[in-house]
Amino acid sequence: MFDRPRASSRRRKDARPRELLDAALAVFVEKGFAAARPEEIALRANVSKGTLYLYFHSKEDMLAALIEERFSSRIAVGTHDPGTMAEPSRDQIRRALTDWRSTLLQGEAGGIFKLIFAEARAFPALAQFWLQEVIEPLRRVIAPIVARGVVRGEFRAADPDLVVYSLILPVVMVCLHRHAIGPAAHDDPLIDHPDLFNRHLEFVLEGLLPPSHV
Amino acid sequence: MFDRPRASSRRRKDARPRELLDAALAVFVEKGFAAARPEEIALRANVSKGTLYLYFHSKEDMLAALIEERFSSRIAVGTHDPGTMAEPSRDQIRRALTDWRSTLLQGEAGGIFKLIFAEARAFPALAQFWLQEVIEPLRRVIAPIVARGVVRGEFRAADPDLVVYSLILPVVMVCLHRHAIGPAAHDDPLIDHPDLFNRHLEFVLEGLLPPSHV
Amino acid sequence: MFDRPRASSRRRKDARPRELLDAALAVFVEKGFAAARPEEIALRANVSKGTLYLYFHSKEDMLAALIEERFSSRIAVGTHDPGTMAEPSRDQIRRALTDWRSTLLQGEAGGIFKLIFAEARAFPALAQFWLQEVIEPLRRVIAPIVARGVVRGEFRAADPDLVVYSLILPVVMVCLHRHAIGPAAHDDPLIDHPDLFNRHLEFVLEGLLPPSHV
Amino acid sequence: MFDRPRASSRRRKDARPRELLDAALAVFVEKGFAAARPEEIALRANVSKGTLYLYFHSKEDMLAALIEERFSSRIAVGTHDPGTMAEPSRDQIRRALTDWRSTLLQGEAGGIFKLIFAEARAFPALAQFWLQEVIEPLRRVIAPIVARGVVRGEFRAADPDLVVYSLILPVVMVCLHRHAIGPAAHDDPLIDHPDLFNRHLEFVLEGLLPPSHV
DNA sequence: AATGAATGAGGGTTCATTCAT
DNA sequence: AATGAATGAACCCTCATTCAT
Repeated sequence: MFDRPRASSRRRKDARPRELLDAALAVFVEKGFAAARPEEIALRANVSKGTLYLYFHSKEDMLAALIEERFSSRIAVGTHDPGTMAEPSRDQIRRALTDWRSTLLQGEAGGIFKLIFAEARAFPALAQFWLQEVIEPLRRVIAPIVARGVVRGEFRAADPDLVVYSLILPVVMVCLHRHAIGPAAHDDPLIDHPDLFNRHLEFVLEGLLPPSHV
Repeated sequence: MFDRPRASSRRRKDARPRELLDAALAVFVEKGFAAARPEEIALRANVSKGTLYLYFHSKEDMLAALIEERFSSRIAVGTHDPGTMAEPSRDQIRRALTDWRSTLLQGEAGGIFKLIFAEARAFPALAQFWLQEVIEPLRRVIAPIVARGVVRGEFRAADPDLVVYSLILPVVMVCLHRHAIGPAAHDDPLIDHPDLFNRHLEFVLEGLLPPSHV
Repeated sequence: MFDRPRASSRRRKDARPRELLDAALAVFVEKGFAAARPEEIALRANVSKGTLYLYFHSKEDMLAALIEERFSSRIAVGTHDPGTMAEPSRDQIRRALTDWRSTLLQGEAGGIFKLIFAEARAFPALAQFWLQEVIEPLRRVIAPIVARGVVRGEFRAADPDLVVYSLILPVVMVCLHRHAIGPAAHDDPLIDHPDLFNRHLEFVLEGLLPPSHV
Repeated sequence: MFDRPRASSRRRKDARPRELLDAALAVFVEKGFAAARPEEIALRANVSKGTLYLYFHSKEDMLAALIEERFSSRIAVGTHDPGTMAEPSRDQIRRALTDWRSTLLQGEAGGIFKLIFAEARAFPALAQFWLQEVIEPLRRVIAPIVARGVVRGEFRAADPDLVVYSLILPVVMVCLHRHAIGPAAHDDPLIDHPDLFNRHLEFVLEGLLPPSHV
């Protein structure tokens, strides 16, 4: 029902949906898909329950629309500007990840991550989105820089994919924490940690220095 | 042999709560709490719907029982044996984390992690459990080893807490992937990556070496 | 004619609680509270199961609403018009009780009485209603007339409260019979007895005459 | 199911049922038939839930057994000893009703009355029992005495049936009150009234005196 | 386009009854 | 005879969805 490729007939109109989808995302993130009540989504969008169904066929359809239309811009790494060849590899990595972080912080990335992990089993489209639109682009952007850094002697020998994961997975976890653990706990060390992102980035980059560097 | 009379029904009775909670955990992890239907839990435990309510007050009570009685043993890091003082700090870290990994792989840790992140907002007890029984024990075990390693000159200067997070968060992510993304996607690079755990561990440990080491 | 737009649905909306409570009362009286199924109440009100819960929180809430909003007007004795002082006391009693009988016969008094006695232990509000809104008002209206009749020499000496009970309790019983025994038995002598009310009233009033009357 | 005349096969054994039926009656009276749970009946009889079903086929069967075997002895008026012809009619009435009152007070008459009125519509056997075993015997005993008293000039002219009702219905109401209203209200004027029975009896008997008596 | 009253399938839970011991 | 764990139909109620206005 969800994965069938009948994309164009899914949505009904085009004027209102933005506020509706924003409201839907907020409620999905907060309550989870199953516990999210259309009435609450409507309330947050300041429309009536019935209006939702003028724009979407079902609650599930709202999630599908979110995935198709709203997620990518909020959590994908941007197309990478490789910079000049002369630029140190670590600066390129810094730049790519800092850009990504900006995207994450601007939007509701943490919430989307939380939603993805919570609902991926029920809605495989979420799992596919995660792998194809988040993980894979990051790997495609960062792994080559790492590989080139190793070749150039800027980094010690290391599996580029592994480095990508060591770089991004803690970032993802922090996003998850912010939306899953933070609102429920009084003090979440991962959120409270000041500037965890940059310090983690620097820690990994420093660990990549070749052993012989002065 | 003694109490053969009633033995089997007794054994049944005593074992029931465990069987039911195992089934409940499996369904909660797979469907999420809100979408988990008691009937399916019962089905998995090979009992009827009504039997659940002989042992638990409600679906929510099953989750509470899981948190209180079953989670800790499955995902907490063990009490750490500090080993001899002479032992290199990196070996101590290896041992602690390898123990933890064993616990994770034996049990349903990944599922529990997924459940925690999916339901923490609805059930703050899950968030507290996560911080107090997972994050905090790991920090208490590993951070001191890192700190001592720095003092001893085995490691370069680094914030011990940060190192802990860089070590464990990717592991947690892999667990999450295994239960959230893996079952829904055809190939999850994080799961398919052979021995990701060890290679990540070695990558971080190597990155901790002091710059001057030969 | 003005607000014809939405008029019918409005009227529907406003009339709904009354219709639902009427249906609820009928089913509660017929089946008892515990055996009354919301679905049957809905059926009698020509609405669906779910509609009940747009207007009432729960089945119990329907009973509470009945007690608070609908009972008094149907079974309480009216405020008594004392008439002229010159009017014989027995005429005053006749008038008060005849008024009460009208109220009883108009409404579903018998059913309400039956419900009260059947459910008073489970819902003490019913017992309180009975004493405060039925018994006590009747006593307050009739006992003073009896007392004055005794003083005036119209009646022989008698405990006014006792006279009240001797007057009204058989009437209550007849109401109970009409809703509890009558529908289940082929011939209930208390219902079949023609004009039992008036004849009982006259019997008691005649018994109140002072012994010396000619 | 209930009214079919297959009496003999209904009950299963004969040793235990007395305690079970006593417990069943108590719970039926307190909670009503529908809300009465077999488990609570079993608890009061100090047996297990399953034991009930060794003696009765169903909860309904317990009620049927109560009606058939236990009710009559507890609430029916005894066979009337007419006494000597010389005895005044009012003394005969006094004796008959005082006997009845003893029966009522000894047993759980009020509870049985309450049960009858609450459940008569669902179980017509209760209505039939009420008319045939309670109302009719009372009428058969008392009405002839009244009629003879009128003939003899001991009483003024009155419809004997009407006198019977005026005599017994308030008594029935008091019994109902004691089990329906009393336990739920703090002060029930009908229960608190001292010796209401006798005073009502005397009030009616006095009202029966012929007008000319000195 | 927008509403919100209405719907009814399906949710979690209870409870009269059964049955292995 | 007695138990009480187990059953599953049926309960009360919710909520995603529809539709008359």
